[in-house]
Amino acid sequence: MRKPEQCGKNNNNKLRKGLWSPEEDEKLMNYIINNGQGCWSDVARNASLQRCGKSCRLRWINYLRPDLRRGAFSPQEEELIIHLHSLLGNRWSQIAARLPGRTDNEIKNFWNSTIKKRLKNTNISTTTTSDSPKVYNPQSHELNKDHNNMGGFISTQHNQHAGFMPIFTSSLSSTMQTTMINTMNIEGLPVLDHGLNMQVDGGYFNGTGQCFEDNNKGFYLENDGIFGSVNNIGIEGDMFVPHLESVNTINSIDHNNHHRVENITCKRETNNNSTNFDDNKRSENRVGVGNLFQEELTIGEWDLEELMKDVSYFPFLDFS
DNA sequence: AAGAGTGGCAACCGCGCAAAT
DNA sequence: GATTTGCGCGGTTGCCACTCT
Repeated sequence: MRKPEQCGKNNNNKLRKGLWSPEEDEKLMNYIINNGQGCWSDVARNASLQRCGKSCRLRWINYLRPDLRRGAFSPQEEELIIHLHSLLGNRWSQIAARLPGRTDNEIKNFWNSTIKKRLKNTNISTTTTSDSPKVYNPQSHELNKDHNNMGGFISTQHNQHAGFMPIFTSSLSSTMQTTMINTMNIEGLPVLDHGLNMQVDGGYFNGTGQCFEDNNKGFYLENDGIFGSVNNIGIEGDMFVPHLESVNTINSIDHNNHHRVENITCKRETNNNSTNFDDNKRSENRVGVGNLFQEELTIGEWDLEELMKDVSYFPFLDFS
């Protein structure tokens, strides 16, 4: 077994600990901007920082990263966190992956300091155990045990085909609909399919990307800012959820907040079905994940809790 | 005004995992 | 195959600012 990195316990105790000074921040920032991240222990050494690599990494990820979103959590983000936590438990990094600009540490702190207490005070029960993920029902604010209503989603005849996500009933607020839309769009879960052009007031780019084709311009991530509007998501059937890794391929942002996606690759890890997202392959993405949608499933058969038991359907969810 | 209590947040710690050697 | 290295994660700690008494 390796020895854990001993921050501050080696190098004759020369390594600094504790709060970062503005000078240290500047050094680290300048170094990474000029040289990229690379190996963190090299970063610490080459940037002339008396810090361990681990500390540098943490500082960068939680504070210096330019794509970080500062400020208080919005109510929508809070809803999303609560819902994701009900699904994922204390997997803060996975939750953070669905909240662009937020760090796992930030979400964890927010949960422990604010949400936990609020839920306790309002007597809302959520699961915190990762080994038994349950469904959070926003309508009742209770864990949903009804297998037939998809954990707050009401199924309709309209979507009883493979690959369909249930349509929301009007009883849900648009905010909640938005939240639910996006939390359901986490990678590997079924996404909207043919004939379901959605228009929601107050969309949210969930970090996994809602990609659509803009004629010959290629594929874009629609992101009008957090909880901006997402209109007419995609051409029929073109909505898909790329692997989270793909999000990292976004390498430029234009002034319309349309994020160009370069060389997006959709990986289907569970079945080794690595899929380049081109016209020839798009039908595969529509088909679904693994074998889940290769058969005609009715909504009644699409039992979320049941699906959760089989992690093979959810390549991004690790309930082991 | 001052001390105690509390909350929020940044950072550290220890562990597990995967890749490299 | 064993060991080393580096990274990432979740849990925890400690500092600081604010509020309360």
